[in-house]
Amino acid sequence: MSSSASPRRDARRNHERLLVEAKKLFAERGIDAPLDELAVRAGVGAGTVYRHFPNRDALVRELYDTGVAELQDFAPEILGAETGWRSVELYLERLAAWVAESPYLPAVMRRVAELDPSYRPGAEFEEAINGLVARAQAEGALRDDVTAVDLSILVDMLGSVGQYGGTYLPFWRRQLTIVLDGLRARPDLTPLPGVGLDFASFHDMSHRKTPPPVSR
Amino acid sequence: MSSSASPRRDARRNHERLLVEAKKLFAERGIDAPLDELAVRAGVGAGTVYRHFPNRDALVRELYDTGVAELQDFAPEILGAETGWRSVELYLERLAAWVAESPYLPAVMRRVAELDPSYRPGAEFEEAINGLVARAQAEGALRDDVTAVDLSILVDMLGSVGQYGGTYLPFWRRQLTIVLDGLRARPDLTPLPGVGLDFASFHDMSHRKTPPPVSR
DNA sequence: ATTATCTATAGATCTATAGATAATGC
DNA sequence: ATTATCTATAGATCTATAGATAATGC
Repeated sequence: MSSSASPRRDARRNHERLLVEAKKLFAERGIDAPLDELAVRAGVGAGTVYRHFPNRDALVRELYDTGVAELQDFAPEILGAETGWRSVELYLERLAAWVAESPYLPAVMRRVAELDPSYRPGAEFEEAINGLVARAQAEGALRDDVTAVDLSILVDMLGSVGQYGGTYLPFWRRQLTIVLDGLRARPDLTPLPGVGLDFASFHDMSHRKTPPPVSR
Repeated sequence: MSSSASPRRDARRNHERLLVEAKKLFAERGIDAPLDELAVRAGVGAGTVYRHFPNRDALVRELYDTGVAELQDFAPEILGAETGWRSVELYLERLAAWVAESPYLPAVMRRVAELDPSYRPGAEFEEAINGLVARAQAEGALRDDVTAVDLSILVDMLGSVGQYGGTYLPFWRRQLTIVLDGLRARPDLTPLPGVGLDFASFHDMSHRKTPPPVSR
């Protein structure tokens, strides 16, 4: 048996370096930045990049998997909060902070969705998030017309400040506060327009191919 | 005098086509998509692209200027609203819709900011937006601790759904409604954390070079 | 002995220009 | 006559691999 034994120490170290530098590189120069630049930044020969990742997509997929693994770590704190409302606060705060500090993530997510539209690893969390929303609404703390999908979109929006570079970073919490104030159940809220989606239909919708033509 | 006379008819048409196709191409494939692909899509020889735009940056700059020109059109409706609060609503709705429908915009804005950090064409609107915020606050309709910069960031956030492709498009108005509910003056709001910036310091801040290193 | 790294390079892709050909408008 | 377009291509950049050299661990 030669496969699957733990890799050599230098290989493990280089793999780690490549991932770290890929995050920085993709954040700065976009997800199609040249891989030989990655080799230089990681202090590694060009061939080594391709030994670890046969092509760009393989690297992107691994960054994606790394991201999903990080997500797992948030679950206990968010789901274990004392109240449903506190769970909602933590969900928005922790995840938006994570997205904002990982500016390479949105592009990686989109690329993986293109490569493999059926891949849906968030699925394991969906039930829990639905439960968290229901709980906060049952408490009378969260507005009734909002769905778990709406919260996910808010996370993406709040985290999008990461695209503008690190100096924005401390400031998005003001917007978070505004959003949370808008999420509280109140007698005089404006009803949300359109249809609240569940995760399944949201996934279907957001993985259709190209945007419809704008004009013609 | 040979310069500055109106260009030939076919040239004008090709220029227009190139801009239209560049928007689509950059939206789909990113702002560094190959320019010969642009030539193909616009139904034009590769050389023609370079006659109209000596390099990629020139094209990006023109897309930027086009965008700023489009912005002008929104001013009368937004600033002429009956109440300050209505102006705030229109400001968020019209600009976020515009950003969401122009997915190439955020990358173009960032690229131009890198190319020429001092260029700040939004300046002419800043005074008006500050006035609009002050007016809505004086009415007692808009929460007191929010600034015009906060609203601009909210526009970028709401518009960021455009990055995910056209199928998201009809849905961001739910998030807009949540945001507007969070912006209304109310006795029980959570005070916004951190410091409210004015446009000048925001510009300085967001145009510093690279994000600070995350770790080392 | 095995596994990984590095250097060198072939082939593909992309940018930008030169020069020959075609369209426009005074 | 002037201005623009297209085709062809030189040079630069990027991807991916082959083969020679070095590091690791049983």
